[in-house]
Amino acid sequence: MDNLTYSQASSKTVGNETSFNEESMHSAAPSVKNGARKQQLKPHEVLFFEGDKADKIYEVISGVVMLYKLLPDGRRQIVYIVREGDMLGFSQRDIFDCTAEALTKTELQVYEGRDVSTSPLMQHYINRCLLSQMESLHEHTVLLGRKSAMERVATFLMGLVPNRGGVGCTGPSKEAGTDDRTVMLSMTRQEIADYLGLTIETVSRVISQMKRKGLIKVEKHDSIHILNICNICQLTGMH
Amino acid sequence: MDNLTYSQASSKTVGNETSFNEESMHSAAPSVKNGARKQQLKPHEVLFFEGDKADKIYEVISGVVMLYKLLPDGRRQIVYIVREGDMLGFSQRDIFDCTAEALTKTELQVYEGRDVSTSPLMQHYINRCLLSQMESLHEHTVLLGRKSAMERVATFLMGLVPNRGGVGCTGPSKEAGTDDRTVMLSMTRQEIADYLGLTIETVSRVISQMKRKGLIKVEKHDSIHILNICNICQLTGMH
DNA sequence: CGCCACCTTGAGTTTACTCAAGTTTTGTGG
DNA sequence: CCACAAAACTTGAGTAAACTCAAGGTGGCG
Repeated sequence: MDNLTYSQASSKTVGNETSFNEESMHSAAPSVKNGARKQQLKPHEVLFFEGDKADKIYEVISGVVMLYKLLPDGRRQIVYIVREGDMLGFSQRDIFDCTAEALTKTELQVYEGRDVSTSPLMQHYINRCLLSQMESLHEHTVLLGRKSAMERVATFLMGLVPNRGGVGCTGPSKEAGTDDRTVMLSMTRQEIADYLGLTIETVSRVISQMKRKGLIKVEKHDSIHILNICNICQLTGMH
Repeated sequence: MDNLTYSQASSKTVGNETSFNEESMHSAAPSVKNGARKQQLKPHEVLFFEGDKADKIYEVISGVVMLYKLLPDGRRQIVYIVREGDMLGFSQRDIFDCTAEALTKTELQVYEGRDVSTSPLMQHYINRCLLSQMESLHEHTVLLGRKSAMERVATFLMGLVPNRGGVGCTGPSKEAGTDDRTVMLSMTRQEIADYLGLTIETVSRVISQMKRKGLIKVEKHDSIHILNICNICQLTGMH
């Protein structure tokens, strides 16, 4: 039964409620339990393509998945990053509107469409995820429409620091002398660029600029040590 | 009972299903029926502000409402345009994440939060709206992140032409000699700019450029005659 | 008829982009 | 463990798209 439980420490994007899985242990329709199965993805493995028939939805148990759309000339926009506890695969039509590709090694819980539609509990958990995703998309819309390159990268970094910069920002700990943190990007510069609506060179230049100003230390490209979280937060354009 | 019915010809963003109202006539929980009431908005009247307590949701019966967010320095981004048949006021937290302001004279159906949470039918209709809005937001994310000014304005105009340019584009009628249409913007240049992530001057220049190329005719600023819809569609970056 | 809000256009600037070269890191095989 | 190749990243120089600032035009309404 371990395929129906996982850590409750889910991404902030899904709020404080326990995951659907945890609830389902007690009360989900049998059909959901029977249909429940796991799936693994290797880094950069595609889960589904835009236009594929949408008959399943997925919950990320561990790892990170991106949703992106392509324009015919090859321009790519990553529209959402799906983290632990969050879901993907929703569709109002019968086909997926985005491609889903793993950024890291990923473990998913798979739900069949027919099971989803017959489970009120599932509907409710999906609803929570949708509302949370909606708010994130609104925030990201502001980033893409109105923020400078520096503000975009700063906002991106703050998004990797739990409980800071967002709606429930706790601010720097009063007593603690330090306010630092190391974050894993789990994205290449190109992927960050495609998420932030920039080019790879601009992302690189902004990160270098932050490095030169002594705001961050870059460790092996994929890991960034933020020396003072508040300083980065000041650069997001939201303060 | 006319407050529970309206035209089924709702915006494409909400798909082909009948509206919640139509269903609710037959089977919604009494509490919803009792709580149901209408509300009018004048152009540019604010329905709610970002940060207000979120305890109601609304369905647009007629008119157009925009959702926007402001940065502290005054930059504005319109994140969504709510049209007839669509809903607004969803929130995962207890406060609204956007400000809602009428673009035109608007009529709304108001639902109390407690009624919503006890009505499965309502939940279902809300879910439909959420999925539809999500897809629109994904599309808009591509626009903001990757499209040129000309592509953005062309995409915006195509969004005002029903059944064209989007997922279910029917293409130009085979037999018809013309493929034209007049669309009402119901937004100022400044509002269009804040929606498309541009400045008012850039929007104005792009519209002038389209006018000079003979693609459109501008009638009284608020109304645009598209002479050949396919020509505009070609400019969206999606073909 | 005149005012006010909104829109358009021009000139100059800036930010981010493109193109190109060089550097660092990672992964693979000896 | 090292050498090499491939992938990813950084940096520089020049360019272009969109922005800012400023002035003038248009249209709706009292």
